[in-house]
Amino acid sequence: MPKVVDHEERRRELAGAVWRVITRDGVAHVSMRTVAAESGWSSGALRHYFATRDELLAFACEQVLTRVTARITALRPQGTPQEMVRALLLETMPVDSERHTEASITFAFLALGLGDPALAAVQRKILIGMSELCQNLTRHLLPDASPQQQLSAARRLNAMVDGLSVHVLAGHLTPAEAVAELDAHLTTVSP
Amino acid sequence: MPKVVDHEERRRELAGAVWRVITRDGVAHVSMRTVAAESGWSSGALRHYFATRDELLAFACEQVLTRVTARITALRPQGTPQEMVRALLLETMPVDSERHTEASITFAFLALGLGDPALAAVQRKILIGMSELCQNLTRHLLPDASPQQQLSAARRLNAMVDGLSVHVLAGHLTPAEAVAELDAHLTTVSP
DNA sequence: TCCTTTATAACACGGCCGTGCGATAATCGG
DNA sequence: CCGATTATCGCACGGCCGTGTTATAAAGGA
Repeated sequence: MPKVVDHEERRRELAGAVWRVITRDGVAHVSMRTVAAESGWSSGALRHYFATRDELLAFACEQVLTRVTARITALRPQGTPQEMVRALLLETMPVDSERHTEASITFAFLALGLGDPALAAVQRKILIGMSELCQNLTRHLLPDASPQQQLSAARRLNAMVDGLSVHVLAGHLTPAEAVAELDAHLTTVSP
Repeated sequence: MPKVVDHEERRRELAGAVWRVITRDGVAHVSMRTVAAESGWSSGALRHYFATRDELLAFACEQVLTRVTARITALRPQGTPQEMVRALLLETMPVDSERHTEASITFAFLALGLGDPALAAVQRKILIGMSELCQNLTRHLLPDASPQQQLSAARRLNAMVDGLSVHVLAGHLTPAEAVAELDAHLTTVSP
């Protein structure tokens, strides 16, 4: 057997290069060449792990979902339900540098997926994951409410989190202001 | 004097071609050539009215802002404050085909502006306009609240509207569901 | 009528893109 | 040691891009 490398590990490394290019120059500057240069590999080597640009982008986006869900499932329940909900949602919002990067990538893909059916599948995964998370959280926040009320509250919570995140990404809110408004919303949901 | 055309009118016509390209193929497919083909003019003619691609994109985006603000200022006050707030906000949300187009363009530019300082200026105009609108609305909804409470409610309303709009654009909510959640949120703001 | 100004067209250049392809290096079973 | 397999490299092709330049048509004032 010849020299063999861990394909998944290498793909994760290359996805990291995609993230750096996106956060530095924007998603429009992501190309096989720029990512190859950013990663330090040749474009031919890059093509061994990602046959097309779309495949590269889709993997880089799914990797964000993987990381966020890993962080969320690693969180141990502690504190009141409200505190727990807050901690979980903050894992998805651009409150620090690392999460800012993840959120900006997610947002960039969301916009990209509006016009590209190939990326819309990944986009859909992320939206559904976030939506189900919100529904689970609302069930804990409002255990005595009707399913319709829970679903409505979950949808509004989901929209609020995404809206606040977008405003932080656009520099229109500071992370602290967004967290404060998340807290304010949570108190209106479950006093 | 030679043959003369109304430059502003022609620019608006060309911005329409930009919109059609964006809604059909996504903002990534907008180029001087594709817009020229969509509009029926030559790329040389296009360049008479927009020297660069960035200028074309920025104008097309500002045109959305112009149209939405024109519709909003044309609205005559009627009904309760809650009904008026609802009517104003619905002008900015993707509740029908025309508004869906406008919202998807705004959203595409929002994502584009994250990595492009030249477009960030237009993006900022839109965000500030929307933010000031929400602050005015909250002042009417909560006339007796403190300025801090009004500002907080305005920020949450702004985030809620944008979050719901994004979810509609992504196909994750229907327009009717988004409107229902907007109404639900408004009742929690001002019972 | 002609001339100046504007509008429109058409093309050329250099650059970046995705991607296909062949050459070379590295590695391990035989 | 050798050959088979994998990894890596670098180039080349065609295509689309933005943009600059030049030529042609149109149109109204002199």
